[in-house]
Amino acid sequence: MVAKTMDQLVSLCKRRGFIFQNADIYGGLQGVYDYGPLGVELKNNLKQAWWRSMIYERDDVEGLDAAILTNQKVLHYSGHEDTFSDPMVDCKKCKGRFRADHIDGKCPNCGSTDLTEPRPFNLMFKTAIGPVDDGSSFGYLRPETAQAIFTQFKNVVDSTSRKLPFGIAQIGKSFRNEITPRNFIFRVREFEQAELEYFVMPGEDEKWHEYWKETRIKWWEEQGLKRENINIYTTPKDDLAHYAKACYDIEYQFPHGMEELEGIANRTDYDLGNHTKAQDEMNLTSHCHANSDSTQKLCIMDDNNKWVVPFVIEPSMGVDRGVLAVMTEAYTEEDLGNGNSRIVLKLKKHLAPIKVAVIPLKKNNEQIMAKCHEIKQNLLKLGIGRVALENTGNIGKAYRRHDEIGTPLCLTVDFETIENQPESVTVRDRDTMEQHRVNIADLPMYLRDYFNN
RNA sequence: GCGGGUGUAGCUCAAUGGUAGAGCAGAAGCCUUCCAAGCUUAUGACGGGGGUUCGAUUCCCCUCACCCGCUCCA
Repeated sequence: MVAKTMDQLVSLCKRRGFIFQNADIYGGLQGVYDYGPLGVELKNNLKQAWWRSMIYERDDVEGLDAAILTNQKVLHYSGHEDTFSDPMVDCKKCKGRFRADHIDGKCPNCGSTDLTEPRPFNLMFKTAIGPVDDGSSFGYLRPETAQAIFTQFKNVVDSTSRKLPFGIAQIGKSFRNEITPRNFIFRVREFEQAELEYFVMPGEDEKWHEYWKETRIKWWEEQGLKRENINIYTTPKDDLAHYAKACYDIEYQFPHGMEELEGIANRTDYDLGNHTKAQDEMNLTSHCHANSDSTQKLCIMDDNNKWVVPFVIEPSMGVDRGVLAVMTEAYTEEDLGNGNSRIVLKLKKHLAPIKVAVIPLKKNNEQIMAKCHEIKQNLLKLGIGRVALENTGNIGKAYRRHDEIGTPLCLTVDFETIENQPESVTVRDRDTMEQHRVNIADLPMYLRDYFNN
């Protein structure tokens, strides 16, 4: 395996249709990317794996799909309006930029007092709601999916009869007006999060924090990331986000460095406390905004008929970062000898955009092509995912192409298929390049076995 | 947003103050073709705008995007 760079990944992503720059034909839009034909499959597969592990395989988590447009009050009481909207000043001498409330008229870098006026620097996207854009009616694009989980907490509890501990999971887009989008899809302005808010009894939070750290590391390994490329970073107290008591970062060795892939935060009772009414009766441990607008008590009854505001453990994954991580890990360049080499995307098979490619040995042979179509249609019924009919007409190129996009299996229809009985095809393995013949009648069983373990 | 760098076909690169070449990929076709074979055909670019100039891809300015630092955290 050779060193992989971000450039190699970006090139592959564009060449093969995984990820494109948004508005490419107009010069792009900073920090915004689009997922192409293969990228959308890969991303969906990753999200599906997450959803499956969080909800289907557990008995204590419910799903949610909330709106992106967010009531201003939600982000007022959540603390985002305060912390995501910082007045900044620039030092005219050394060009440094600092939060106005962190310095007292003097540049902490060079000591100069020649500073610009504080300018608002809003990290949230604000948008007019309704036909009149006079500033009187606006909302935000959510800066995190988490808030809707908190604001819908009562509705979910009431409709599902949940008791602690339990969680609410959500996957969806979030938006942050990042100062500097950078590193391909790593830091972007429109991104997708997969978040679980796991509600626990106060006092049990630290135990669950550890539990989720271990659970999530294991999941990432199941997505193909090697443990040696994963680092667990414990955020120092001083650097914690406004809502967190403690935080682990699952970091991954990206091409540009060891950086955060997922944050696992102990959000305490800060969020439900902020959004609940009757805060005085809730024995909150967090410093919350006094809330005069909420109409619901965001708490549950404990065994002693006392109101308890649960603590929250939040594993929050960047879906786009996950896509980048699994691609980084999977990208492999192999020397085949004799000056030949190939690029192979060694994705876990459940993540592969295309599960099986059906390839004609010779595309201008009607019988072979007809058989390819027939096989493809039959394999689709297995529900194993996307089956593609490859039509490049050159068998070697087809194999290389599918190596590069990570297709685990290639089925080739050759002259033996149409001339001999029983009908058979060759099955080629992406990683070993080995192939063997399988009778067409046995394919359903063969493929189910292959993709189900 | 600041400082530095970059910007030529889908990808990787080349050349040039006189309107650009290649390899690979992609499209159509031929071929009983199993690891990027060959042949034929058609297609394709100077990020965008302005300026200097007889003429700009080349020089200058602005802008957009990307990369490296500051910052940020999914």
